[in-house]
Amino acid sequence: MDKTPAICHTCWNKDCSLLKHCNSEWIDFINSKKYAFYYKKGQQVIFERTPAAGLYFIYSGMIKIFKTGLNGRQQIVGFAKPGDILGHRGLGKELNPISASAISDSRLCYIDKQVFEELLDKNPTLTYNLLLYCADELYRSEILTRNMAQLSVREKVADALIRMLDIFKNGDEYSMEILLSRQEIADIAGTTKEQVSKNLTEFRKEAIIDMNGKSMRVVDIERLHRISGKNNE
Amino acid sequence: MDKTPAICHTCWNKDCSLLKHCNSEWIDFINSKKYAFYYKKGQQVIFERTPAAGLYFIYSGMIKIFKTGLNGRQQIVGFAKPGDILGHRGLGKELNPISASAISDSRLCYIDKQVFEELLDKNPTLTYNLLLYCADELYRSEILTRNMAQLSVREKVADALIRMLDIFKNGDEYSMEILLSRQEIADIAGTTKEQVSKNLTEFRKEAIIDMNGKSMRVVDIERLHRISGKNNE
DNA sequence: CGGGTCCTTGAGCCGGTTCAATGGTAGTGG
DNA sequence: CCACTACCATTGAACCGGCTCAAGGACCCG
Repeated sequence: MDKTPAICHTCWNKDCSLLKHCNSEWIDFINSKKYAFYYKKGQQVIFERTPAAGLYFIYSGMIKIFKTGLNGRQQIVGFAKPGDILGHRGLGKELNPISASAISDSRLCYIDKQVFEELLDKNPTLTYNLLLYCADELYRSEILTRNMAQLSVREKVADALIRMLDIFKNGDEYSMEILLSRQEIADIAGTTKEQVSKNLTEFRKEAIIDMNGKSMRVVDIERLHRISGKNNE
Repeated sequence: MDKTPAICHTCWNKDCSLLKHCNSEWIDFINSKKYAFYYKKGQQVIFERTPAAGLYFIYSGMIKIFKTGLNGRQQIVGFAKPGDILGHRGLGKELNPISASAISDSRLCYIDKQVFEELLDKNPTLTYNLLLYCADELYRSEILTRNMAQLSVREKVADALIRMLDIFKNGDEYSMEILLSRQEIADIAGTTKEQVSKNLTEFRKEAIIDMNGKSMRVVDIERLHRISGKNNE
């Protein structure tokens, strides 16, 4: 599906957070102003502290959003999947506050910040919905802050699995293809790769999850929720 | 100043995040629809998981914003001071995602959610600026998430002091009246009250801060920044 | 003056990080 | 097709930071 020509009117993605709130006239405008970008797995899309130039809308693929800390350690603060927006954190700012990298081959639609601001100016519904989108991300982020501050490692790993399931699940609600290394899972959970390893084998021994190779199935989601302290709300 | 009648047109607070973006006509409308609420120090303003009924605009005083975790432990995720907005996290949601309490006697202007949504609908500039406000809070929150996940206790206490200075400073840039207990500072830093105590006396011995009673002066802000790893951006 | 609450400080314990060694797996080139 | 290499995952051992618990002190309020 990555090969489809990028014509907004015929875009297969009805969840696009941009088009969803635009009428036919604006979709024409967007179509004439947008660019299609392709990123390979592992390629970085947004670089912290570089000029915030525009916004991205995920057409296909998976993006991880992270902040860099001391000695280059990363903290993954969220993901973006098809339909999601990237780069809106840079609105009203000179520089990008966060980084983002592709975790699978991805195709993104790009719009210059200036053009997007024109869209916002002319299209209050879009602005309002972006506000709701942002408020919801703030909500998730503040939960994450609390979890990082208060949970034990076992609890944080359980919480990370629940978050990952939400993003990576394929077909069956409780199965996923893990596209991340142990280190990256550690960067979600806020711990070390060794602790992730240890806790995952623990979970497997307790029949909470089931793994082979890169694929994982959550056997006992209720248990996982109980371990993470139901702290995902 | 808490005794001033609450007439929006003559409001002393030119930083009010609501009025700032409204013309005279809308200010009339707001004035006719708003309520003035008074809260005593310690009184809770917003309760997590109760219906999100409206928005508050801080007229005077100081509010702490926090999420509740396991066994009632709190994580303070931010503050609101005069001019700031409270309750916008509930936009697009049924229930309040966070709690908020007054940390000093406060006066708040309140507007029903429904009325506020009407304002947003009719006033795109307001919506746009609230979006920027929200994006900035998201930015701060994601930094906080990383800091909770990665910093040592000493670093987190230094970071908490810098945050507190931003809110509590009075007159001289580096002095503040601490309105919080050690437990509350711990709830900002993401540690225990004992650790806060220990690290504060350490900082005092190292001549980084100076304390007597409830007032604190940061002597060596540069050092404090270095300790926190300049991790506030 | 007495009681309560908060702050400080020390001691001991536990969880989590760090370090290191081993095992697995995938990719590359002969 | 196999062997070599390099990277990643797993597991164990040891160390250390931070939490818990407890006692003593300071301050405030009735």
